[in-house]
Amino acid sequence: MDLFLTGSSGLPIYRQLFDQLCAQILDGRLKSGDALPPIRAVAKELSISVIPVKRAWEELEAAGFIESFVGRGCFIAPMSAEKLQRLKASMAADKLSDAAAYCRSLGLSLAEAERLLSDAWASPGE
Amino acid sequence: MDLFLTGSSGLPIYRQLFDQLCAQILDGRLKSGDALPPIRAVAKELSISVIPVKRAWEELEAAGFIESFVGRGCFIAPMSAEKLQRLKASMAADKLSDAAAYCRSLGLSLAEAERLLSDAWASPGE
Amino acid sequence: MDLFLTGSSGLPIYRQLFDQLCAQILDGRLKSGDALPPIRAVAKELSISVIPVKRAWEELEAAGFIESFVGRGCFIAPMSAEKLQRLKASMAADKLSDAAAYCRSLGLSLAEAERLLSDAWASPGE
Amino acid sequence: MDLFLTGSSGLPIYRQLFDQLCAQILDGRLKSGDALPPIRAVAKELSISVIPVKRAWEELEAAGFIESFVGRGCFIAPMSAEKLQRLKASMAADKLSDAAAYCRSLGLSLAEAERLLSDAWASPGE
DNA sequence: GTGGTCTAGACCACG
DNA sequence: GTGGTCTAGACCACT
Repeated sequence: MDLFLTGSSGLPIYRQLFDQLCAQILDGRLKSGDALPPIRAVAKELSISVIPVKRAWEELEAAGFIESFVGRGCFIAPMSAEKLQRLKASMAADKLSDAAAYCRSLGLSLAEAERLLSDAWASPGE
Repeated sequence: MDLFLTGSSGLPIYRQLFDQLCAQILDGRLKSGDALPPIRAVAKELSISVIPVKRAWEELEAAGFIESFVGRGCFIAPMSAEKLQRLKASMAADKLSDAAAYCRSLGLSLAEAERLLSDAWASPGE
Repeated sequence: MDLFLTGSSGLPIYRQLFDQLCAQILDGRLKSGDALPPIRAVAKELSISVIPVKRAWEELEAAGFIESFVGRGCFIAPMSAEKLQRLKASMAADKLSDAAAYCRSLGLSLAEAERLLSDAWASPGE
Repeated sequence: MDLFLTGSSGLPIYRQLFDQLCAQILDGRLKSGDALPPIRAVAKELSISVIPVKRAWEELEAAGFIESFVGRGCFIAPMSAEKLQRLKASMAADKLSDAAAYCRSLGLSLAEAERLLSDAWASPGE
């Protein structure tokens, strides 16, 4: 459970946790069936209240990433490799679709957008 | 003045107004020298208080998109075609850069991202 | 805001509130654009904490029934009469679909299920 | 013993087991006199503790669906075909009665509800 | 004033 | 032990 919090992002705690768990599931660090640590343990480890942890877990469950069982704990949801792949593609597609819509609304052409994308790819973090 | 508010974005009202005005200036619906409606009229039309409208106008002025003259109203700031073009490209680049970073973090290749982008371009609003 | 709580149903408070608001929107007692009372006022009126009220409102927003604006309040979401009608039909269809699946799994015929349905219709609360 | 657990229903484990056994008895997959697997085997297969399995078995016995004999195991209780039929009808009637009440509260007519029911019957799992 | 987030506790049913 | 719900406060940005 590699989790950390930063105050500089401006994102609420529960969102940071959601994003990190989400990333760890999508990139395979967490696999189907893996047990998550109890929310109280996570809260204690991060020195925060259980509320933001619980909220992050809730949203992960609503998104189909995890399953929770009262009295038993929370587990990474069963997911086939193809479904995982499809999920990754669809989340990336969502992001790119937003950006595409914005670029179109600005009157850019697809070619221009593609050039900007490959530029951004070449120089990340710029 | 095509303006609307939505609760689903989670963005504060002043930000939604800022974004929409910004987009209308960048895509040419609003041109240099065009007059903006009085903030009270906008507030009335949207059934909100003048506070968020005023704040949006202030931030647009701080960003150099509009100019305000006490007693005369607010106007789209003069901007050369090249500057407008550069602004558009830089804002589009920001969006695409975000999306690119996300896709990279998911392990996608540039080619895959470009395919998703052109797919999104072909079927907008999907 | 005709809301009440009962301990005898076994349902959590937030669920009772959700169901009641939902019903009032679907049957027209609450109309598009209507403002909801502040969550703190509802909590006070019902002598409960704001937590369950907020949760009910959150789920109503997630379901598309209401929209919330920070600093401004919550409002019944804009919804055309047809959309409302479609929503009602789809919620009823969900319930009936569950029941249908259950009856099928028990080996009942459609005719038998329809007879049971009309029996239940004739003698409600039995 | 086709048993599975899901976190998405929100139902406690013992309830899910109870419901599934119940359904298998009512639809004939399990017949009077059939032996149930030992609770420890079920617990192991599902990777859970024996506690919820034991509780499910207890409630099935209390409901008259199974009989347990210390040292010999548990068996589906003898039940006449008519009694089974009556049970099925009454459980189906309960489900349909719930759905009927909900549809009525939404202002639907019986005819509309019957149409939705037959639609759901025609396209299950949709 | 509003809703959004969070703290620091509590009690409950479930395992 | 676990997660689910709730209380009674708090601070924040926004209106």
